[in-house]
Amino acid sequence: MCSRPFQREHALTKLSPAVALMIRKLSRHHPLSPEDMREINALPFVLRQTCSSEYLVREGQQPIRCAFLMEGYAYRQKLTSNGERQIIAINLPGDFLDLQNLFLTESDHNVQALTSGIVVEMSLPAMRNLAFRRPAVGKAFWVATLIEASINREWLLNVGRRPAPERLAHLLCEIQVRVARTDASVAVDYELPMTQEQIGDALGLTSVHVNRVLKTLQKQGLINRDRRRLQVVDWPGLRALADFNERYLHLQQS
Amino acid sequence: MCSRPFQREHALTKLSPAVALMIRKLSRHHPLSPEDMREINALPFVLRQTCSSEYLVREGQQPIRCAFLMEGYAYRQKLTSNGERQIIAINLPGDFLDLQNLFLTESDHNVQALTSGIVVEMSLPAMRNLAFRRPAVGKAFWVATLIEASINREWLLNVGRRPAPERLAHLLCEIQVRVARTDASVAVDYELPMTQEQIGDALGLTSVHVNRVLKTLQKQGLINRDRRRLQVVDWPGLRALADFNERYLHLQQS
DNA sequence: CGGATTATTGAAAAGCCTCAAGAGTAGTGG
DNA sequence: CCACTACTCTTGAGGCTTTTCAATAATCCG
Repeated sequence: MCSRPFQREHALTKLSPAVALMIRKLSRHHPLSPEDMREINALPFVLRQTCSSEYLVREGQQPIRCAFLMEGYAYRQKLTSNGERQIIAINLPGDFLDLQNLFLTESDHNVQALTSGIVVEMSLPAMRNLAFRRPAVGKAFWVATLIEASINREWLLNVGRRPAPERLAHLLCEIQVRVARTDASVAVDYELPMTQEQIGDALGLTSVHVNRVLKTLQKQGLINRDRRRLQVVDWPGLRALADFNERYLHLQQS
Repeated sequence: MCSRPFQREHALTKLSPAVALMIRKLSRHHPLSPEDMREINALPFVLRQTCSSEYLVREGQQPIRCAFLMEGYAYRQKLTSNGERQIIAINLPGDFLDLQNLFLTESDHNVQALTSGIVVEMSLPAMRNLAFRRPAVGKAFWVATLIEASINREWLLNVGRRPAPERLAHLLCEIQVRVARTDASVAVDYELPMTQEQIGDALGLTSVHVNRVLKTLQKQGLINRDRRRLQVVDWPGLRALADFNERYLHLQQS
């Protein structure tokens, strides 16, 4: 049921919430003119409901569609041949899921839905075209991929060089900041819809160790937990432990 | 002496080796027309000799120039606040060093010369401009950054999920393939101009452990070493150990 | 040649993992 | 609404990989 498109909208309709979110997001990356926005709105698209853990992009696939995440969370992921998984990135509503493939012929990683949600699917060739017909839109796309690449670099530093407690604290800081940015209602208390195994896969740790470290952070009075709900009790403390510096998020451009 | 430009060339000169390399590289990313090439050749640039370990880009800096690596190796790097270093990427001749900053206002990582070499420095605004005036060139730039991002994702998998011997073997495979691609004279025997500490920083390991694992790989008959010279003795074996699959290098586009 | 960096080796410790079992939680169908 | 099942979380014990510390040997460079 998840994979059936349930709504189709066209150019002349008034701005749908999906397009509104996309335009809001892109214009934070780069200023857009009314004409740019009109062209974005003119892109044919399909809204689709997604199930939790559904594959949205598969490694090796030839990219045809470009998905934009409207509701729910997703993550990028790669597997070793003996089945170990590394989560490469977390995507929030307002993120494009396929800009990595905009000019590559083959996808090099998987994208999976973390929760159920809604994606907007557009034609990749149409977006390629738009990226050069409307340079401002192209620059906004470009900025989006550059910011994701920057986050990737920080993750590599995190996984390669920080011990487990710092590493986990850093992930929690990043998600806190990024979630708060898309959803102003979030202050210090937010839902982290990841299992401890998924957290481990994002950090290069086992779920068992994540469990122990989470408990340690809680004992230190940095966070509180209730199921998947996470509350940052001591933001300066968590930040300091994590050695967190939001420069890499390029917030003024996102 | 390193940082003094030693040559300046202009539009109407015949193709310099620097521009020739750049055009060769870009046209593997995306086909270029003669007009595209003419415009690339018209970009004003400065050739500059670099010293080993010289900083080419600094985190926090506002990017102004865009450097293209013509000779020698470089690496991208980030530091934690207590001085631990993670090497994020290795750059070979033919790589652009600042495309990450093409549309961002602040650099989020450092780039350092690994060996002495030569960089071509161009104006970043001129390149931004060219990227949209000549779409084919823009696509080629874009592909270059996408491939670097893909390599980054593989590194995250490598560092997060593979044990030290596999991890080191994977790095050796990647460098072998990439070096052989820029320099056909390289078969199985190549110079790896990294100290064991730098290898460790690229892999999230200590130099001591890199030393021990290198010795193990040698004992297993996978590689041979003489100083910094590295010879792959058993390529299929090394590849198998590393779980190496070159898909992520997007070779047909690089 | 001399000084600095890099490589090598050993011993001990730390951090994280594996294995395993039990408790909690969520979703499903009767 | 309850019971059943499948996940997910939690905890302990023991082991393995990797690190730390330290000292010596080799190499590079001016």
